[in-house]
Order: sequence, then C-alpha cells, then structure tokens
Amino acid sequence: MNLKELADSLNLSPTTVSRALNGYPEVREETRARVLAAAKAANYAPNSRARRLATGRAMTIGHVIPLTGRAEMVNPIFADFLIGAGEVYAREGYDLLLSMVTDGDTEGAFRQLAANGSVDGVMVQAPVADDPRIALLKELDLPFLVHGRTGDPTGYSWLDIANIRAFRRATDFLLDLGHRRIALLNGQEAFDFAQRRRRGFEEALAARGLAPLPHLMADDAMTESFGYLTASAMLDGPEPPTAFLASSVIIAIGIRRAASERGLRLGRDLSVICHDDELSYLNNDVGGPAFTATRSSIRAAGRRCAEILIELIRHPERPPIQELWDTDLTVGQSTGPCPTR
Amino acid sequence: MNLKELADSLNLSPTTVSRALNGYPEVREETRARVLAAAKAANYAPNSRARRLATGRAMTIGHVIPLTGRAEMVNPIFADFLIGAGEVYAREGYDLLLSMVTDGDTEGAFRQLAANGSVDGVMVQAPVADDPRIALLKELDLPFLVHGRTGDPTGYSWLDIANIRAFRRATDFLLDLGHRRIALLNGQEAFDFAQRRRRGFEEALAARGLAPLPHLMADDAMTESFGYLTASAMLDGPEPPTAFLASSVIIAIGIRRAASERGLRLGRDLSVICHDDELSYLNNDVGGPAFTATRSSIRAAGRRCAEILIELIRHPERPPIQELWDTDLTVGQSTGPCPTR
DNA sequence: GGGCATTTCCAAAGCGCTTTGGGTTGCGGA
DNA sequence: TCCGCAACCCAAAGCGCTTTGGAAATGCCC
Repeated sequence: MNLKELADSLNLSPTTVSRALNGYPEVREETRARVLAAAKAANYAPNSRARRLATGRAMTIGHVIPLTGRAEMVNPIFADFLIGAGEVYAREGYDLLLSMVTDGDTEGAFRQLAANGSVDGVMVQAPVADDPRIALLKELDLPFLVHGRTGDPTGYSWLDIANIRAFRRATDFLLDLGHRRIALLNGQEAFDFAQRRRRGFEEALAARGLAPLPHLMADDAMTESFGYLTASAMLDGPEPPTAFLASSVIIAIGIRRAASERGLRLGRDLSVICHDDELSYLNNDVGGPAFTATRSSIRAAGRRCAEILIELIRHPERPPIQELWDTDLTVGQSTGPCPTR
Repeated sequence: MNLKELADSLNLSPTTVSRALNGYPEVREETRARVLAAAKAANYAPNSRARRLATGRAMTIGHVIPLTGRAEMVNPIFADFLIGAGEVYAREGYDLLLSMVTDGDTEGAFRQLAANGSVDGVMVQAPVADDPRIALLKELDLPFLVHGRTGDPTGYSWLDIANIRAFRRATDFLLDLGHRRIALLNGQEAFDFAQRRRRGFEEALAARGLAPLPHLMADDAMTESFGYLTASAMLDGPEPPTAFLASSVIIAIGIRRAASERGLRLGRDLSVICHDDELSYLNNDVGGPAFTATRSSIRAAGRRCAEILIELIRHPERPPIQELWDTDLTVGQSTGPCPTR
C-alpha cells in the first residue's frame, strides 16, 4: 500500500492525503479524519525512504564507534549512554544509526556520512586531546555534539561533567581521612576526561604540598582486570597505597578483588573511591552504597546529549550549547580513616 | 555534488556514471577509471536516500531494544553483541538502525519498521517462551534472525548456545566436587535461555537422585546487586549453599562480594561457577581464569548472527538457518571440593 | 565492404513521497 | 447579480538515484 493507492481508494489526490497525514491546515477536518481512518485500516505508513528523499532530511542521527585495538569505546558505559540517547531519539522521531569503524578511520566514516547524507547530525564521544573529529565536523558543516570536551571548548557544543572538580573533591575526601599514599587508577589518559581527572587529583595533592607518587599512578582501558592486576601489583609492592581513586566502578571491582584476596577489608584496611556512571546493572546503592563514589548518570547524559543535538539540528544557526554537570559525592562503605600502624 | 553534476563535468550521462561507479560491465574500463577519479576528486558519494528509494532496498538492519521496567536488555551483554554484529554490518555495507522502545510496544515497533520499509531485516534478541515477535515477523514477511530460540524451533532461523548442556555440565562439575547444596542464580526465567539453564541444572541433580532446593534458587535481571543480595541472604540463611551457579559473570561478581564480606574465600570455602559471555571489559582470563565458567563469546555470536541475517536477506527463499554453539568449560580458581565440616 | 554481433553509451521512466502553484467551490457582502 | 475571499482540493514538478530499452559506434567475418 502506497500513498497513491490510498488516495485512489479515498477518491482523493495524493497531495491531499499527504497533507491530511502530516497535519497541514489546508484540509477539512472531516476529510482528515477519513484519511486517518483509512490509513489505519490499511496499515499504511509512508515509505521512509521516499519521504527522506523528498524532504531532504534523513531523520537519523549517527553514533560512530571506533573499534581499534583495545576496549576503548567498547566499554559498558557506551551501552547506557546509547540507551539514554536512543530514548530521546525515539520520542522525537529520529532514527539512530550506529556505525562501527574497524579500520581506525573514524574521520573517513564521518566524511562518508556527510557525503551521502544518511544522517542529520552526529554524536561525538570520548574526545581525545584536540580531537581531530571536531575540526572535521565543523568543516563538513554537519551538526554535532561532543560528550566531553577538549582543546578550546568555546567553538562547539558539548556536555561534560566537572571531572577536575569531582576528582579533586574525591582526593580531598581521602586526604581528610588521613591518607597520604593514594593511588590513581585512571582511564586511558589519551582521553580528555582522564587528563582532567588526573589534574583534579594532582591539584588536591598540591594544595596540601604533596607530590603525586609515580609508582601509584596508572591508566588504561577501564576493565576489571586492569583494576585487579594494577591494584595487586601496587599492594604487593614497596610503599603500598592506603587508598585508591578509580575512574570507574569496573576498575573498583577489580581493586576489591585484589584486596579481598589479600584479606584486606574495604573501608577498614583499604579505602577505595571511584567514579560511578550509575550503570543499570552495577547499581551501587543496594543496601547503602558499596563504594564511596563521585556520581553522574551516564544514561541521563545520553538523554540530554540527544536533546541538545536535536535542538542543534533543528536550528543550525544557533550558537553553541554547552553544559557542565556537577557530580555528587556519595559516601559508602569503601572508605575509612587511614589505618595507623 | 550530485550524480548529474558529476556526469555533466565528465560529459557523460548519469546512466554511465552510475554504472561506472557500481561496477557494471557495460562501461569501458578507461571510462570507469575516469569516472572513479573524478568522483574521488569531487568527494562525491551517491546520496543514500535516493539510492535506497531507487533500489527499493534499505541496506539497513534493525535492532529493537525494549526498555520496559527492569534492566532486561539494558545489560552489558547487549553492547558486546551489538558491537559484534555491527562489525559485520559495516563490512557488508549495511547500516545498523537501533530502535529503543519505551512504551512496551515492541511489536508495534516491528510493524512500523516493516510498513515504512526502513529496514531489510531485524535481529531478535532474548526470546521469551513462545515469543510473539516470531509469529509477527513471519506474518510481516520481514527477514529476521533470533539470537536464542523458543517454542518450536524448526520454522525460523536462529543461533543459540547449548544452555541445557552447559548448565548440566557445570552442575555435574560441582556435584563431582562433592557439593550438594548448590544455589542457582539465574537470569529472569521469563527468558527462554534462563529456562533452559534451569533445566540443565535440574537434570544434573535429578540424574543423581537429588531434588533442587527451592530456597536456593532465584532469578532476576542479571545485575551485580542481584548476585550480592541474593547470595548474602542465602549465605546467612538456614542450610546455606556450598556452591553457586550463576548465569552471568556480573552476578558472580556480586556473589564474590557477599562471600568476601563474610570472610569466605572462593575455591576454598565457597565455590562459584558462572556463565561467561566473554565481555571485553570483564576479562576472566587475566592471571588464570578467576571464575570457573562455561564460556561463549557474545561478541562472536553477534558477528555470526549478523552474517546469517544478511544471508537471509540476500536469499529470502532460503530454508531456515540454525546454529547451536557448544560452550567451553574453563576451570578457574573459584571452585574446589565441598568443605567438610 | 556489407552484415551482424558486440561494445559502449544515453534518454527517459520510474521509486514514493512532499510541495509549489494553481484551480474550484461556496458563501457573504455590495 | 456579481465580486472577492476563504476553504478545500489537485496536477505536476521535483528529490537523486537506478534501470530498462534502445541507439550509435566499433570490431569481426566472409
């Protein structure tokens, strides 16, 4: 069933049927009702391919996921962000095009999307320092929103959490408990967010005249095994940390495993703070928060990012939209005073 | 830059340029080379919307994710499956359309996709008993592949792992170690896979004349907190289990937390086996496998599912394709003989 | 060199929708 | 009675591509 057939069956022109379905005012309400009823009865839905061609809009937003080498984007936060964004897209009538890039040529993928017009805008996640994607997308004149930020953050739209502040506060919290040998298990420092977190950590130390301890700092893909292996090595090494600051709950879970193997109880023998993205399957709140954590819902971020991106698509001349979200600090059972020995 | 402009600049007809770009034989190689060079120089890419309309193919595959109430699909395995499938789609020139359904009307979403022709086929994940999606998709005549299976599995294409066999084997493994009070922490038993796993568990017990213990069986969304809370309650209750069988590493991590809080060491005081989907950020293999586990890569499943679905789309008259994958049993450090007391 | 099969290219007709630029019709006011 | 204005509807022209059905040019054979 297509528009013409539907129109014929109603003794109307395709024009009128199209207008009736799309809510234009030039059609009598009675006619519109007739059309809507017939469309429903015939289970008619306008062909999206034809509609996209005719309107020139793709009604689609692209997410490009690089799959190079390490876990990188293939981490669990990716799913929750996607879900949040997808909810909004569905509500607003946009499709979500997910594009995996295996050859490392993310920029080529963007060029392709722009050239063949299959999306109206794209989401940029996990920017690295002076991320080339930003310059490229400006050049391509394709609406985009960055989750995170980098370089000079004035010329484009982004949404980010206050990473420096969060990690500075978390570090202060540990320092206030008397900890001095604090380890930082960070995400890959190629990413801007990890650099900021490190900076927050170092600033807090510096404010008390302390220097970071190189042997207690590591960064890598945020996996459980990274947390486990790194924490194990640090705990078994000279000058072991009395507290850990981790960039993700996943890492913290690895740390917990290392601690538990060594008979160390969290909150008493060892303290752990992490950043909690509030992943749906790693709820940190059951029976009181397990980990003391800085928190910010990645799913809510996905939702808001989608809203902003759609706004940018609808109003291309709009000045950039920028949002900085503060994080919460929730005190859980994984932190306590530095054990004196 | 569109086809006509490109053709004009080459003094060729759009027909010829289109054929040159699409590899048809009716064009001289020299001409083809000229066209390709010009297209590249002009950074030309055919408009995908127009192409889709003209060919009648969407070159898009849909994944529909229900977001009703509980975590359900919003679990971490979803991401890895998606990534695997996405790799193949990208290689084969298909787009991946991700559709979130928030109002619970998954079937309506499928109808919509079929009616407006925005996908050539869909992936069905996590089927429940006699899943209505299967009948619907047959009726809509939309190619689809089920990851998992349910009901009468002869009339459609699917890929599944041997859940019964896996859980039977895992249970046997625990029984051989002398365990008798074995707890099952399953995924939601509305899902077919969870029902099969339970069946494998019960069959293994029955084969030794044992009955399952109702107070040691639970099923829910596979979150860390489900594992933690349920294991805590069971361990603190009467007749605590000496071993756990869990449907996911995530659940097992929760069990480990409960055990560790009670000073129980895995592999010595308490045994845990889980099913491991080989999630990229929860590698179970670092420094020897942490958990004894039945294993099957969900990402590899995603890849293979995508391949099969594309095959089905290309050859609609093909008889159903069905694949049953066996799982590996990897012995890790989380299991040991039943402690005698 | 003419006939015939290839090779190489093109004009034009869709694909199914939206949208522009009118045409009718009906009604109130002069 | 006629005009003007809404209200309602339609024909036709795109959107940018693919593909059918030739036509012109070329090559080959006898």
